[in-house]
Amino acid sequence: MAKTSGLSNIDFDPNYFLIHNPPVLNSFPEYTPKDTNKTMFSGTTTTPANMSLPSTVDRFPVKFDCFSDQTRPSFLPSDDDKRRVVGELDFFAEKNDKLVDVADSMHTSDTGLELNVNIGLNLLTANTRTDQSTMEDKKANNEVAVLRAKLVQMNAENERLKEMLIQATENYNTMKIHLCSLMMKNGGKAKEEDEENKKRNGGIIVPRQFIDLALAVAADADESSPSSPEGKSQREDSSGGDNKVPGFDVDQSEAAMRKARVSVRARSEAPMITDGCQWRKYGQKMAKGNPWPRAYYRCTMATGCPVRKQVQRCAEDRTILITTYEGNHNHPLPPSAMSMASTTSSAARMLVSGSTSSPDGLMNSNLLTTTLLPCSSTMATISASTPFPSVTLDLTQSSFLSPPPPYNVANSVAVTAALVPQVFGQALDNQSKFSGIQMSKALDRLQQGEQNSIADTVNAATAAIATDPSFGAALAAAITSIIESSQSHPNNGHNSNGNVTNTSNAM
DNA sequence: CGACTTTGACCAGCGC
DNA sequence: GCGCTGGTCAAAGTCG
Repeated sequence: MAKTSGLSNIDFDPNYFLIHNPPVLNSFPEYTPKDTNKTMFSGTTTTPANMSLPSTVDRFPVKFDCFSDQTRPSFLPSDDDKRRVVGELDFFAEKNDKLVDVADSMHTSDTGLELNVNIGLNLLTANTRTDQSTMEDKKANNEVAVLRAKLVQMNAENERLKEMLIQATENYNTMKIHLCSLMMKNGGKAKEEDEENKKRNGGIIVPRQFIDLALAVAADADESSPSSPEGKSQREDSSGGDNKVPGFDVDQSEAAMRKARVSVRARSEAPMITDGCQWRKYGQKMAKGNPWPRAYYRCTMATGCPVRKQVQRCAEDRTILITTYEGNHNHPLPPSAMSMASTTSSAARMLVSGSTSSPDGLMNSNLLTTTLLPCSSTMATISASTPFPSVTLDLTQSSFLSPPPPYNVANSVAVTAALVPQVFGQALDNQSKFSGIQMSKALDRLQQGEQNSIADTVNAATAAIATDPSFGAALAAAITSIIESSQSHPNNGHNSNGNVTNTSNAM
């Protein structure tokens, strides 16, 4: 994770603003002249403590308090005041205790801000029209000043958030470049270095599904060297098993593709997600460390189709269905099955080749996007397992807060929340028909990590895409563009430490 | 009756 | 060598 010097935790951690409510985004729309006092007060108190605000803003809470005094006898105990203020301040963030304290101290302070307090008292005790109009003028002036200050503050904060977003994007690009270099380094090795590669892969603690293909490719390059238990199916495929497609001549990369694994995490109560393909269950086992059985399916849409999938519920959260696709279909797919069933080749090919310049690159990008559609409930994660580091597109709130175990690994790069706005932003540029406001709101809620709204958010996004297929294509193009640009600009971003784990973990 | 599911058996790799 | 584990097979059962 690249460092940003001189900034607070919020600045340091790009995820912070995704997990905690960005004050600007939240507070600004709330403002209406009617509840000027309350909103402004809230806006002020949600400002990060490290931000230097204009003096007008600093005084503002006291001003608010003065208006409160209009409706509240001054002899009321201060504790009562505190309770009221806290209650109102609690409207936004949970981590503004310090700010609340500051506000309270300002409220009860008798120094520094006393002038404004006295003004408020004068307002209470003023009887003449002249005094009232004067105070109203002052009040209006103060409001204008405060509004301006808030505008400046919000602009500054938006700039800051923009920089954070750019920073996160750069970090992602850096990681991507780093991984690409590793891919080229590893992929360009000749057979004699295969053993070394296997050793290197074996030394990295990665989930089995990520290890699998790496070892599968190694085994493809050198079939005489057994790799892992998971390499067994690969051996079957390449050694003329019953799944081998006659005449299916493949090179090494395509052999890797054939063994590519795409893991899809979906929140679903159904025993299996609907992906449009026909599957026949051929086995079920109890996997170690998971109370839920793992079911094995093979594609029956064509004889000899090598595609298989495993379906298992997440051990930690039984509502999450983990479906792992393996292999490449050897038959045309119905439109309803195109998305999910072909994700194996689309997502994996992109990673295996290190770019999307595969022959079906465009289709792949579309598939990658439309893969979101079949599981309209709350599609969570799509990850492609390749011989090399994987890419994860994660739209779950839980993933924003704490990445699911399979992806919190050294060799994965996550296209996470920080990138999602960029992706959608590009897509919006490409496809202006889509409602930017709608997506913006959805993203806002996503970033706030609202437990209850996450499903609605994803549903809204999914519905929006579903109702506008061209946006799906645009989104796919955006994702492709981002990934490609990150690869075509090796100098984009600073390879400070090249620590993949950090970024991955942070995301 | 065909397609599909269930389930115990089998096989192979791996670690001890 | 043995036990564990993941993956697959195939016979039996089920369903439409």
